Amino acid sequence: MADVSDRVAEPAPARPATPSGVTIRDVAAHAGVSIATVSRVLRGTAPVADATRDRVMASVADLRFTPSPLGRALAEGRHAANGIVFPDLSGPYYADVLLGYEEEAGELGRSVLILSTHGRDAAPEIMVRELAGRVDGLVLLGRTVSDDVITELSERGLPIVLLARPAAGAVDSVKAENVESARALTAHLLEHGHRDLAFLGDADRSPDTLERWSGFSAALAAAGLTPAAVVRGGFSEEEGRRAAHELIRIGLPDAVVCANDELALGLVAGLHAIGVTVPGDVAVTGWDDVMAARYAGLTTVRQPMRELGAQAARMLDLRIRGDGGQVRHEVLTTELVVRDTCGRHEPT
Amino acid sequence: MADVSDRVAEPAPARPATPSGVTIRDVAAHAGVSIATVSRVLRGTAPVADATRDRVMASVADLRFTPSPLGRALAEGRHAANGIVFPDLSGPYYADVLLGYEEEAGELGRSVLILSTHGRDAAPEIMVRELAGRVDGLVLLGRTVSDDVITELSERGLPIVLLARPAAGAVDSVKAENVESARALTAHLLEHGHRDLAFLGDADRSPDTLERWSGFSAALAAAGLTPAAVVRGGFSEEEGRRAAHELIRIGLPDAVVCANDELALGLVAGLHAIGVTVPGDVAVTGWDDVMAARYAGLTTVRQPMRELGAQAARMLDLRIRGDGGQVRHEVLTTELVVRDTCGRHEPT
DNA sequence: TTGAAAGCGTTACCAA
DNA sequence: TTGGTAACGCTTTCAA
Repeated sequence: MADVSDRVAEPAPARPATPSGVTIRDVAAHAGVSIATVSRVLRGTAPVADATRDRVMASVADLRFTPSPLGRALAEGRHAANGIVFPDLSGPYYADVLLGYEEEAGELGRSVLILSTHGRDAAPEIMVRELAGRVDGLVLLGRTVSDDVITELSERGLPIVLLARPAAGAVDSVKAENVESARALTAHLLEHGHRDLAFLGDADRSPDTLERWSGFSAALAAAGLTPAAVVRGGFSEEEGRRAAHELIRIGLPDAVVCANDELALGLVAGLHAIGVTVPGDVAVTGWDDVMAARYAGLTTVRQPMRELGAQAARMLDLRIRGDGGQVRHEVLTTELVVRDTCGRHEPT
Repeated sequence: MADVSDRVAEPAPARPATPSGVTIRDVAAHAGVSIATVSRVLRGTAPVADATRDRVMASVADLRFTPSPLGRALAEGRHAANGIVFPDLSGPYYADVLLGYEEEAGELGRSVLILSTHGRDAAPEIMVRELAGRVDGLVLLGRTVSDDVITELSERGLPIVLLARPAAGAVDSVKAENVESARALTAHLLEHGHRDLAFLGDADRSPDTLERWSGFSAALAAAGLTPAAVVRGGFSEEEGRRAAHELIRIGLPDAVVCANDELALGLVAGLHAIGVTVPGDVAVTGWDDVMAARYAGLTTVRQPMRELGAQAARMLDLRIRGDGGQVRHEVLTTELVVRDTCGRHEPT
């Protein structure tokens, strides 16, 4: 392992760890009591004479004392903070998951640390380990860390919840249903009469995508059809736009099932630019039901992104509080949202 | 001030503050040296015999030792962590700002703590003060904390950068230009021949909105026209949809300038639902240029959301490193994005 | 080149 | 009802 100090921030001029510079000792002196008494007053952990309490509270107010979370954490052996690790932070999906998580964690009185491993560091492991030292528990999304690290951290007693990621070790997890939804989506396309279906997305990059591909190809296989895969490395609109050209090159299928909405939206835009109509010439579907999907009339599968984050926060909190129950694997349900891009529907 | 302990998380079973439970003392014992030497090896802060270093590094690897950020922070008087405070976390705007911020802060080797004051706590001040104790610097968005608190924290030596918020105290700030852009946007609507213009949004809730309203009404005043304001409490599509009915009630104007894209998008949807066409019957404009705006053909003003976050991270980092230079107020430029909802354009 | 020890800001135990 | 003090994990003098 490389020198751990590598990742330490640049030297900064030393400042007191408390923003105020006011410590419990100052309050004690100001109130004419011992620091133990101040602590007792603040925490309400033992009886204190009314007069004493009043004096202490007055000093606290006078000095605008805020106890250092650092001192507390060190003394108590806990941080009152949770972490969440994303593979990447861009796109509405992650934003919504984070929103749900922060909201719930905040509600539970815990600070939230976020980390995006991005592509920026060859060794996300180190960043995650560092983060692990700052929190009481961790939520891990997608392919951010190896199973080994998860198992190790978990065995060392750090509560962990996996989000949108296959189980690893004896660790809780939450995810949205994928296989059945992909099957249903594909079945819907089949009902439209589409027969030559392609899948756009990279199953290696995301566990969710892998499952969607599974459901997709299973549905086709069941219908005696052969699935075609168009592998693209990313999840962006830009990737979708590029895929438009690739599809032209390899021959336009009847329909394209995309791994997420942004790919789908980009694909539709790219096809339009070339003069291909959707759903006239090709049907296209997405996944997630992001805001733009509604305005683009995209047929997609809605997954409860905020709820994923919130649920992860709750499960993590339970473990942090010492719940030693069975390992839980939650699967949230999704919903097929039929709009315009999958093909013409008979007016009912 | 209320008992500070109020906001402490629920009691959790004490765990060692280091996830591993492995401390510098274990490493020292394992390597047969003093903890001082281990520290020196890890930090590279003083010469150590090669043989000794090797032994220590071997022990570090064997024991999978990761130094506790807590211990470090306490001893060094700095956290290697930054905080960012949002009024709310929902919507693409905040998500993108956060993305830019996290990316840049991570690049600079700092952990990121986020806090959304939301509506959930009557006293965001306390939450912010608590957060202040965990970080080396803070970015504050919009109306999250009072000027008093900002000034106080800043005077106590905590570096602060204000984002999308009017200056307060001797503190750096970043924002996107609003007044001129709103003027230009309004001028464009005037060129379309629209004369009866309304503004949708609540200037009291956001400094940005206030400035947009200023530019809007100034442009109208300059043309001898009277601006109409439709005040709505939020920034959501739902609010926009509700505003559609309100506009019908008070009489449809020629055009509606909305404080952000979501309001505008919701308004357009709401109007369509009632049978009012956009831009046929009414023109509508947004602000931000979120993804959905592109697919909805919304005329809007693009502001560099990611760059706002990134710039704030950089300015904060400078201060944390001890830059004592002049207070800076950065204003990033925006761009008028003309699409379909502002009215028909002659084909060129 | 190394070790001992004094902090950093809390909490909590043990006496008084 | 209070005060003294030993932790907690680390960094950094000061000596050797």
